[in-house]
Amino acid sequence: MHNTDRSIGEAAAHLGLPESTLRYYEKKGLLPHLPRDEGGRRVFTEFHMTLLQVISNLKRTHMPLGSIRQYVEWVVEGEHTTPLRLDMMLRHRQNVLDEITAMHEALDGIQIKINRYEDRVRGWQQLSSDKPDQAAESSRTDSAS
Amino acid sequence: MHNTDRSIGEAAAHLGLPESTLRYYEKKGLLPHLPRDEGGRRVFTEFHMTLLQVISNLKRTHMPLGSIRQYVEWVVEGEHTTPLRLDMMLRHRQNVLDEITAMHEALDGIQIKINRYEDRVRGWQQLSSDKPDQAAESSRTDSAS
DNA sequence: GCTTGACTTCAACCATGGTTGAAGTTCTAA
DNA sequence: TTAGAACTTCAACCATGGTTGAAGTCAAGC
Repeated sequence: MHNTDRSIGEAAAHLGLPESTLRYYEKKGLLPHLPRDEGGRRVFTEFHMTLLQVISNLKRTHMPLGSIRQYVEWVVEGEHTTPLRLDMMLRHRQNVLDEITAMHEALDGIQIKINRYEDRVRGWQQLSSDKPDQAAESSRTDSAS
Repeated sequence: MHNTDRSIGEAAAHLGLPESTLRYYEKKGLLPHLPRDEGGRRVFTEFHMTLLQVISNLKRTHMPLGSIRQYVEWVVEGEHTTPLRLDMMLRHRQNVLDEITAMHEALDGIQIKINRYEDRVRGWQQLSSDKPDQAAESSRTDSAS
């Protein structure tokens, strides 16, 4: 019983996650060997809190729970799985970098729409200051959006 | 019947999506007023192909189909919805930028693991070239991963 | 001793984003 | 004219990632 141990409520509050999610993670194998106290309550050790930080990083980069579980199993198996973990992380990093690139490309397309809409709204403002009190049909520049 | 019109099969091939997904998108309201030919088959006009490009950009940046549908409805409603669309796109852009930032932060954590694993593997290689044919218990440096 | 709050289990339910299968229709080319 | 490809509809199914609710246990404070 380390002083750093946490109840599920404390762990949840610390991580900003609902307790139900932490139970779900345990059920899914993301929290191996999670101890219980005399009353059968989950005890979140420092190890598990650190692990949850790692899980958070993997989740924020869209790794599916199944892969995270595989990773955790390798951690439990010991250091001889280091090459497997390294390979997994290298691949994952590349996937994430590719995904970020794709998002930037998509953002470029979105930015074009933003520019078009801003121009259009500016055009209206211009019009209404030229000829106050006139609801005008605007310049026809719509394509597919 | 423009020469640029496409059958669902052609559209799917062009976009790299299964036909079933295009039917699903129509059902979900992402492809408004999609015409049919005499035989009742879907006709993908240039407008719809362009719209699908926009949809692709929004999807790649994780906008849910429900929001995309709202956007498409505004497009159909006409130019007076421009401020709504502009607002939606500005918010969305910010969300995406935040998400990318979060992913970069998570990647930093992942990079630390990669470095640790690479060091460990290098350590082993060092060891095995110093003392060939010796399976060694490595330096104890495991924390939570 | 009794309520309150925090915990437990387990199964059922939910939203999202499709995918699949069955059964029927229509166009195309030999 | 007939086989096959390509299309249609619709409902059912699937994986993912949780969320919720019912029913029960347990320790602490009044």
